[in-house]
Parts: sequence; C-alpha cells; structure tokens
Amino acid sequence: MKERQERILGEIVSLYLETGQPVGSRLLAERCGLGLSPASIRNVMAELERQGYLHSPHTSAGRVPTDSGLRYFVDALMVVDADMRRAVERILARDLSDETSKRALLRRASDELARLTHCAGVVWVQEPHFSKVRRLELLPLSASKVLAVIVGEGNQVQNRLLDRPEHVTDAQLERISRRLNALLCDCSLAEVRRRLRAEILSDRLRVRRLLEGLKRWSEAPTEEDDHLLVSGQRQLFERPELAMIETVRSLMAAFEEKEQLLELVRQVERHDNGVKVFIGSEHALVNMEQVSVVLSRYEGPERVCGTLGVIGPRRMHYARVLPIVDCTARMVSRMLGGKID
Amino acid sequence: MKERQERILGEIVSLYLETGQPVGSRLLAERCGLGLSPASIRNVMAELERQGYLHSPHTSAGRVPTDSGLRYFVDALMVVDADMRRAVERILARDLSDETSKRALLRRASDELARLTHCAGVVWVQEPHFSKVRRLELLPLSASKVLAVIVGEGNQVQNRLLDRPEHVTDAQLERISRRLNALLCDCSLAEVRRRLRAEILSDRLRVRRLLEGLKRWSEAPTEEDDHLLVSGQRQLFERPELAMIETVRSLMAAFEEKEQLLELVRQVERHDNGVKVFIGSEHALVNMEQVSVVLSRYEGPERVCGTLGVIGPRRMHYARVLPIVDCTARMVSRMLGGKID
DNA sequence: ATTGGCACTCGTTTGTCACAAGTGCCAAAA
DNA sequence: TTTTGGCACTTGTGACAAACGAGTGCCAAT
Repeated sequence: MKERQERILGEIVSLYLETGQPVGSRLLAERCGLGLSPASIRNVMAELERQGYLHSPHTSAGRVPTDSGLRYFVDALMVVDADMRRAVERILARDLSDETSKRALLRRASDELARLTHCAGVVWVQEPHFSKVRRLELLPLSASKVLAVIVGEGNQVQNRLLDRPEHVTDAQLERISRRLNALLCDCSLAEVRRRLRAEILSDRLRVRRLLEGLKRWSEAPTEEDDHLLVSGQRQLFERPELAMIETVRSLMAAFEEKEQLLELVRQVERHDNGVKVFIGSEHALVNMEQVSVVLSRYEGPERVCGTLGVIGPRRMHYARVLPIVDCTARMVSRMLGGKID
Repeated sequence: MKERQERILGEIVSLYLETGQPVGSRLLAERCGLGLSPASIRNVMAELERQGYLHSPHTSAGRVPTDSGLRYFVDALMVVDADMRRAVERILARDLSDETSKRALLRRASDELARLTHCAGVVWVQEPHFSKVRRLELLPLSASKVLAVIVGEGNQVQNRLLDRPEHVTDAQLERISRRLNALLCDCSLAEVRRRLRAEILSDRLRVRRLLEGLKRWSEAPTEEDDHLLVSGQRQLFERPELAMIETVRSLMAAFEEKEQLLELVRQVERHDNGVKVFIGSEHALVNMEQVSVVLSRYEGPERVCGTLGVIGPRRMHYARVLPIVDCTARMVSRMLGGKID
C-alpha cells in the first residue's frame, strides 16, 4: 500500500476509534497533517474502499473502517505507547502481588483487565486434568467420617469425605490407608478404577463402602469448576455501539454458555508469541460483529496455564489494550510461580 | 375488600401477567365471569385505583396493577397449582440426585431454577466460616513440598502447599505433624495465630518457614469463593419489559457487584417459613422497579445453609414460580444430607 | 345499583418537508 | 499527470401536523 494511503487509513481509523462516527473528507483534510484538499482525500478514500479497508454506511455518511481496515491498522500502523507498558507493569505489580492463592490471583487479574481496559476481562484456566494418583491418604475424622486426601501429578489436591466403615480403629484405618496408597500410587485414573473394582470384588479389606466411595470419585474426579473467569461485563453495555438489546443478548449468551468462548480461547496457542487479536467477524461468535477479542497465553509452573484477555467493542483503543493484555499475561505467568493452591 | 373488587382485581392481574398490556374495561367485561357492563367495571376500577391497587399509564390506556395490587394478588388471591408442585418435585428429584458434591448440587439447583421459571436463578451459599481447627496433618509430597491438610468444625477441609524444610526426614515430619496437631487442635483461628507466633519465636521445632506458611494461612483462611451462584441471566433480557438498555445495566450492576443482592438475600431468615417475595419497589435494588425477587431459605446438615430463588420481571407468573422456588429449597435441603465437601 | 352514550384525552402512526452532511464526477488549474 | 473547486445527487434526521384508535369519566336514563 502506498504511503499516502496508509497515512490516510491510519488517520481515519484513529478518528473513528476516538469518535465512533463515520469520518468525512472535510474533517480529515483539516486534521490529516498532509495539506490536501477534501477532493483529493475523497479519491484516496474511494480507492481504499475498493480495496476493502473502508465502508460507507450510506451515501451521505463518511467512511468507517472495515474489519480489514482495523486489522491493517493493528498489524502495521498502530504505535503502542511504551510508557503505557511501564505504567501497567507498576500497577499490576502492586495489585496482584498480595493475592496468595492461584485462584485469587487469576480472579484479580481478570478484574484488573476489566478495570484497565474498560472491557470485559476473561481468564481461562486450563486445569491440568487429574491423570495420575501420586499419593492417597485416609484421615479418620470422627466416628462416622473419613477424609480421603488424594494428590495428583503436579500437586493437585482433592478431598473426599467418605463414610467410615464401622468397627474399624484408627490404627486399622492407617494400615488400610498405607495399603491403598501402595495399591494406587502412580496409577492412571483408568488403572485406579480397574484396581478398585478388583479390590471391591475380592473384598479383602472389608471396607467395601469406602472403596466404592473412592471408585465414584475416580469416575468423576474433577470438580465441575468454573474454568472461565469473567469480570466487568457491564462495562460493555456502557459503550453506545454495544448498547442494543440484540447485542446484549448475544453477549450474555456467549458468556453463559461459554462453549463459543472456550473454542476461541483455545485457538490461542503457546507459539503465538504475544497477543492475538480477533476483530469483528474474525472470530466466529455469532451476532457479535461489533465485538473484538484480545487474548494472550500465560503459563505458570507445574503445567498451570491458560489464556487471558479482554472482550470489548470492535471500536476499542487497541494501542492501549494490546500492551495491557500482554503485560498482564507476562505478569501473571511470573507471579504464578510462588502461588499455592 | 369487597368480593366484587377482589374478583376484578384478580382478573386484571391475571390478564396483565399474561399479556403485559394494560387491561381495559371492555376486554375485562368479556372475560370476567360476572355479567357486568364495561361501565360498571370502570366504576370498580376507579375505586381500586383510588385505593392504590391499580394505575393508569395515561388517560387512554387501560389499568396496570401496582406493586400493592400484585402484593394483594400474591397474598390473597392467587391459587397455586398443586399438580405443579408434584411435577416440579419429580423433575428435581431426577435432575439433582446425581450430583455428588455440594458445590455441584447447588450450581445445578441454580440452573434448574432458571430453566423452570425462565428467570435468573440465584443460590447464595452461606459458607460456615472457618472458626476452629479440628485436625491438622502434614503430608510429605516430595523433596521440596509438604501438603498441609486442615480440617475445621463441620468438616470443612482446606489444603495448603508449603515449602518443605530442608534436611527433615519423613519420620521427623510426621513427628512435627503430630506435635502441631496437638498444639493447634480445637483452637479458634485467633488462638492458632497466637500459638503459631509464639512457636515461631521460640523456634523449638526448627521449621520456621513452615510455621510461617501456616500462620499466613490462618490470617486469611477462607478462599475468596463466589458465594452467590447465578444462572440464566440472559433469560431476563428476553422479556420485553426488561429489554431496555437502562434496565440491563442496572441488572448487570446488581449481578456483578453482588452487594445489593447479598443484602436482600440475607433478609430472608429461617423463621420465614416458606417463600418470601419482593415485588418491584419492595426490594431496595436501585433502578429495578420492573423486577421481582422470590427467595426461600434452605438448610443442610453441619451448618450448611443459605438462600435460593429467582430474580425475574415484576410481571412474573407468581402462581408457578412460588411453588418452584419452595420445592427447590426443600429438595436441596433434603439432598444436602448425603453430599460431601 | 347498573348501563348506554358521548365528549375528551393522549399515545401512536403516517406523511410531508426542509436540512445537513457527504459523496461522485467533471472540467479547470497546477 | 496530479490536484482542486464546484455542483448535482443521495440519504438519514428532526420537526410538525393530521388522522386514528383505545380507553376513560361522567351523566342521565333505566
């Protein structure tokens, strides 16, 4: 693309992002540094429209950038503010550091994303699924209850409260615990299920109900946890271009069903170094052509990882939002190191 | 109130709940069983308006019930369908029974409330706060990590991953664990903090960092968990009378900040036997005069309890919604018995 | 006490008109 | 060859008026 065109496209996008109004040739002639007349600008605009970067809502309105236009802007024309990065880093270092658990940290990150960008913040937690049992312990709690503590690879911990078999002393329970630990240690979940079934059949340990409780756990080990944290949805509806009931419905549907969002979020892979942007119809979310999504990958130790970012209006301050999302992802990755769960 | 008036008020409310439109005297004369002319009906309506049960949007519209009108209807005129109750009970018995954890059960209850009533379902979990340590166990996991399992009154379980002190064998750890268990058992959290501080100062156990980890836990023991589960918000925006951007904003604000909702939900006490209804301006939610809230209390064993119900349009099918909420609360209470976690 | 009739009110819809904003194109200028 | 001024044309917007419909209040008659 010629430099003149780039210059004008950039100016149109900037103005549009700022005002939300279609931009006309007269206004542009005044603001665009180049000393060109409206008529010349019109020629360039017509050409840009032919190439698909601009679009006229109707004859007597100005031009609005298309998704391609915004894409070109984000990829090639936009300048991110370097001071911005540092400021965001400072804020996040302050606000995220005192959260102690992984869960709280991520929730807070989501809140910060929403606060800083005035969009909805999303954090997807890719829970490492419980694949192997590394440790199993039975703790007698009372006359009727036993607590099973099960530790997986990567130190995931799961608790199950089981009925205590009758007439079994603490010492006996401890022996059973040791036995089970030996039996199930370093087994995959499938193997755990198999061995428990065998054990239940043979019934050597005389604790059938307890084993059945464990088996039930092994069949559905992961708590149906909310893996997608969303903050600040309401800010979306403040934006006039999203404040239509139709859009609101689509957004709420996306947030509640989560399927579509998860699909999108999973597209952001490790090797996408840095931030990935989906502008308007570039993502597959239905009825959300007015929405953009900015995502980045984060990774902590012990296979803890996921994707975070924001969902906002297509008319979004990309030069601000991109570094914020990028920074947050890096910061979260760094901070996950010391967090427990 | 005279029977004639009640009859007509009931008919107006029913029609209004059905259609959402102001109801006029002609339509009412046709539908109302009594063989009265529109003019007579108008007299009664004028009287009901004077008493505050009805309201005219403007001169040439029909009448719409006020909050008091709906209140009178709910308290005195409405007939709940008995078959309804049984049907709901059957559905819930089927759909809720296979959830295994408390968390999953409550989430599912919220979903069911939303599905059955076409409103937003809410479940508030009044987490019994971790007040006393009943059991503490340290499990060596690897060369560098120790898992602390802390059990409270009412069998709440908390896990903390701590750094393992160096040069401490498993056997030594077990001794330490036993010692700590003896030291902290049956202590309130404040007491736990005090004793840990003393222990850290004296440093008899030579495991300062481990104790500090525990102390940090005791200072912020409860995971900042989402205590308010909300489902099916989007259904609210399908209702035409809530499908205005202003209402949407208020609703989203209420759902996100939760403060207002929690305040409301806390008003429903045990002794309110059955369901409590807040119609329009009866609740203090700002900008939500078009919204009603129906809540009921549930209680499980071991101090597990809370409030559940629905948030929906003021124009809600109360005769359907009330029994649904009531049933759900009872069913959840009953089912919490066997659930773990 | 009830009812038919009638004047009155008020929101909604439809149509017309003028206006503003911005374009495309062409011929003249640089 | 590129740029520019001018002009005709298109189209959304807002204001205003008229017609319409739904429903009320009131009064006199039953």
